[in-house]
Amino acid sequence: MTISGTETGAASRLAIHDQVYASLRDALITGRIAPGLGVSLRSLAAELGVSPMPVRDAVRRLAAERALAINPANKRLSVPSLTADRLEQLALARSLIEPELAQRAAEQADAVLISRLRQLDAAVDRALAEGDVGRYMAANHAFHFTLYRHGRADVLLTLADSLWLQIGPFMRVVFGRIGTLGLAADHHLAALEGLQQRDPMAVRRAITADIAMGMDALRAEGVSQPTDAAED
Amino acid sequence: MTISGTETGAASRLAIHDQVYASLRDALITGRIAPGLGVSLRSLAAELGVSPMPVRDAVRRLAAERALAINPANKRLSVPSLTADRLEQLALARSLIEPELAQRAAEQADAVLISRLRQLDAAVDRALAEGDVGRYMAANHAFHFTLYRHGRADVLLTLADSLWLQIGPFMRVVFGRIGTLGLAADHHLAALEGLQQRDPMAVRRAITADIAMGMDALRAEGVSQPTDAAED
DNA sequence: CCTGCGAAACTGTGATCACAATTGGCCTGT
DNA sequence: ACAGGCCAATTGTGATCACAGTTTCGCAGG
Repeated sequence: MTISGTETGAASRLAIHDQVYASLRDALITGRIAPGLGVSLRSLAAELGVSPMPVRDAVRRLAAERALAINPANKRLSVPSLTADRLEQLALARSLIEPELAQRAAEQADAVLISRLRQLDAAVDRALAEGDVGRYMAANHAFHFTLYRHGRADVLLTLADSLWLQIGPFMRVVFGRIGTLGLAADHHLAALEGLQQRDPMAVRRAITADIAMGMDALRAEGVSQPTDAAED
Repeated sequence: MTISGTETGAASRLAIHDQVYASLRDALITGRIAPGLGVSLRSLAAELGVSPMPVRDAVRRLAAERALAINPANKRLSVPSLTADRLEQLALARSLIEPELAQRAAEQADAVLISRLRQLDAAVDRALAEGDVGRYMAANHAFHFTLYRHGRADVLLTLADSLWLQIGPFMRVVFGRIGTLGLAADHHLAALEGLQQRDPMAVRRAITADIAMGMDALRAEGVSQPTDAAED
């Protein structure tokens, strides 16, 4: 919780606002922050033990990535609420961007990548078996983006990043009551198989299926109207 | 580059940092800012006649949208340089996102939209005939996004927004020496025709072709060079 | 004339303060 | 007891200052 103090010494070259960003980002991706919840700069700053300024920077950055919403009238900020329409758009965008990243990554996959992905997939399975939501989210994210990063496609990667940031709160909702998500592991295994066989298109298909399945699960839950107070 | 100095405060309830953002954004989209060029908070602030603080907010926002780059070592910021790889990715991403937006817009098009688009297309042609780069960029952007906005797909629209912000500097380069871009008008007309005929797929194809053509033109110019700290 | 080197200017970052707008709660009037 | 209005607390915004790196430029020494 407490971020290291003013250590301008040797290694910690990370700016405070980046640490705050990383902290909030992680909370969003793993779904720890409830949708529709209002947050304030000063309260976050107090909670993190820093001044409001770096929090302000981090929040603006997240708002630009649509991971946080700013009420145009109030100027007050909150976690975007969940609507079926938003979900459909995120699902579509993911299915357009991420398979491409997966394919590119597969085209230049190496043994190291495959090994790391196997470990991450194992972590996913473990979290799934233990029913640990946060761990599952984090591991699943790590699996996908370790793969995507290998595609060396910075522009596309940034888009995928933003999409996951927006979809995080959704995932938490669906995971709340589903065990059948274990099927996701199958797609991960299919992707790993495709990587091993040097078959980029197979990897692309696996990721496409993985996304489609996750999104179907979300749709099935009917995330249309949860605890909601405002619209965008 | 100058923001409206007259802030008599009648209806302008827009925050300063939003004005700065809009100003920089417009400069980027129309390609008025040279790629690779370094900018600083204080210089921008002095130029716009505001304190560095709102500039800092605007710049962070643009950096989050990848419209500005921040040197990880220096922390100094600059306009992203142009590489062939980046162009290819932007072209691909555009071809994935924008046709979808165009199709959605076409599915709920009305006479008002078509009328506005005709006016904007006329403005494009006029700017093209006059050889006015900035006007062409602005009008072309207005045409596309007036159409896209009508698709009522906020998530996808945001992605397209970011992509145009990144591709702006490219456009300026290519327009610098091309008159053959006049062909773009044909695709605009094809899109308008599709809207009139209530044929969303035709609109999608027209936009796809428009993007492909613009990108081909850019490719043909060979923007490969990472470009040194260029001058305008 | 060229090469080091040190001071000054410039960079982003973060804290603190001031301010206007909004919100929430308490108090008063009916 | 309930409604309406006033006051205090909280909000985001922006300015100003302090600070630590970095860059740049001029000046001295070769």
